[in-house]
Order: sequence, then C-alpha cells, then structure tokens
Amino acid sequence: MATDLDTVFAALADPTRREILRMLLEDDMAVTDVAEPFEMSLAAISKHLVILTRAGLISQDKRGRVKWCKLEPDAMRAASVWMQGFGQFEPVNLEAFERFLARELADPDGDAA
Amino acid sequence: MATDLDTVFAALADPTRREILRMLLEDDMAVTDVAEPFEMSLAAISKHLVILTRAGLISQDKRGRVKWCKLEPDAMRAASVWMQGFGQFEPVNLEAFERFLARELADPDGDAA
DNA sequence: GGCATATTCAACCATTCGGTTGACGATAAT
DNA sequence: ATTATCGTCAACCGAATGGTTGAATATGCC
Repeated sequence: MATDLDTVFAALADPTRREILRMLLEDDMAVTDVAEPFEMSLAAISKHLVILTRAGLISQDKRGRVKWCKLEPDAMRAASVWMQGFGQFEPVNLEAFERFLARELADPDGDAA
Repeated sequence: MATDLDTVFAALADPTRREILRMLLEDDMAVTDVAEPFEMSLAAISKHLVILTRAGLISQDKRGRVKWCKLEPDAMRAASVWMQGFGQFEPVNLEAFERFLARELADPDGDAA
C-alpha cells in the first residue's frame, strides 16, 4: 500500500510538478494559467495536478468554471522530517533558497545540487 | 534530462529503498545482508541498490567478493533544502525521528505522516 | 582443482507513468 | 439560444518501474 511518503516523494520526482509547486509559491492559480508556460497539453497538466492533489501538496477549489490551485506545503512536512533524520541539514536559509530557485528557473535542466 | 532532484526524489519514493536507507543509518552492510529481511529476490535488491547508488544516496565499495553499502546522506541535502523552501519545517528533532522510525518499523505499510 | 558464496546480468512480465488526441459536461458571455 | 471557455474523461501509445527466474562472473575456501 502506498503511504504518504510514497505519494509525496513520487509527486516531487517530476520536474514539471516541482515547477508547478514553485509557481504556486507565488500565488494561487487557475488550471489554465498553470498550464500556460508548459509545452504540453492542458490534459497532461490536469493529470499532474491530480497527482499533486492526491499527494496533498495542493488543493483545488472550483469556483464557477475555473478551478483554483493552492499550495499546501504542510504535506511536505513528513517527508522533510524523514530526510532530516539522515543528516543535520542546516535550518532553512531563505536567501540561499531564493538563489537556488533563481538558478533552477534560469536553467531548469541544470544540476540542482 | 534528469536532474539530481529527479533521481533523489524518485529513489526515495519506494518504501523498500527508504527501508534500506534506514538500515544503513545503523551501519554499513553487505548486499546479501541488506537483502535478508526482505521478501524479494537478491536480484531485486541489487537493482534497488543500483538506483540508490545512481541517486548518490549510497556508495558501494567492493572488498573481495563482498560489496559494502554505505549511506551517503549528503545526497539528500539539495532535496531537503528544496522542500524547506516551501515552509519552515521544524529543525530536526532527533527524538521525534527515533519515534517515527520505530513506528515505521513496527508498521511498515502504515501511514508515515 | 573443485566447490561454495556473493553479486550481477539478461530476458522476460505486468503495471504504472507521462504524454497525446478527441469528445464531453459545465459554466460564462453575447 | 448560441457560442466560447474551462477542465476532465477515455482511449491509446511508448517508455520506465518493480519484480521474477536462470545463467554468468568473481572471489574465497578446502
């Protein structure tokens, strides 16, 4: 049976889904707007959003004909704690993270290490 | 192209591989010993170890005919930092982590949240 | 040398994954 | 009422995943 950790880590293993989460960090978005920057069909993005929803990483709120996607970062907590058990990773350094995101944005296929 | 984050998150998405990492937290192990507690073939475990090695999460050192597996927790750093950018998850609480591992050990298919 | 142990390789299998396309059901706009 | 927009569904596709088995390749032991 799939645990939370399975579904969360699996959801995070895809670069498109990570990029979606990064976008949602800035603001809630409608499905169509989430899909806009990607070079793939709306249906494909819709599937990615289902996977993120199943993992609890986002929630979807349908208002009228538009479905709003909202980041739910708490779903990462268990996974984050699990990983931290393997090493004392520095408490988060937001400035470093901003630089990291900027680098990932500039070079999405580059090495993220 | 697969980035570090892809391969690390994908490697962590499998419960067998997470359990292997947990075992290696205690000590370095030979492949056969890693495989012993699992109800699957040695070849299957060998494949899991390849995936963990490719992700950089373990290293393998062949001495004689036995190949020793060693945890490389630094490979989790980038992924951990990435996740922490989505929320200020508490700095690691080792005691809580021990309880978490005990629970996961007692109920490996249980919800890890 | 000859046998046992440690590990991987190769071929195979069923399932899942990430994508496509086209049709469809709701809701909104004119 | 008609038409356009938002999003999902269903069927399909090729590739990857997680497992199996049996043979092959080291290496160590007697």
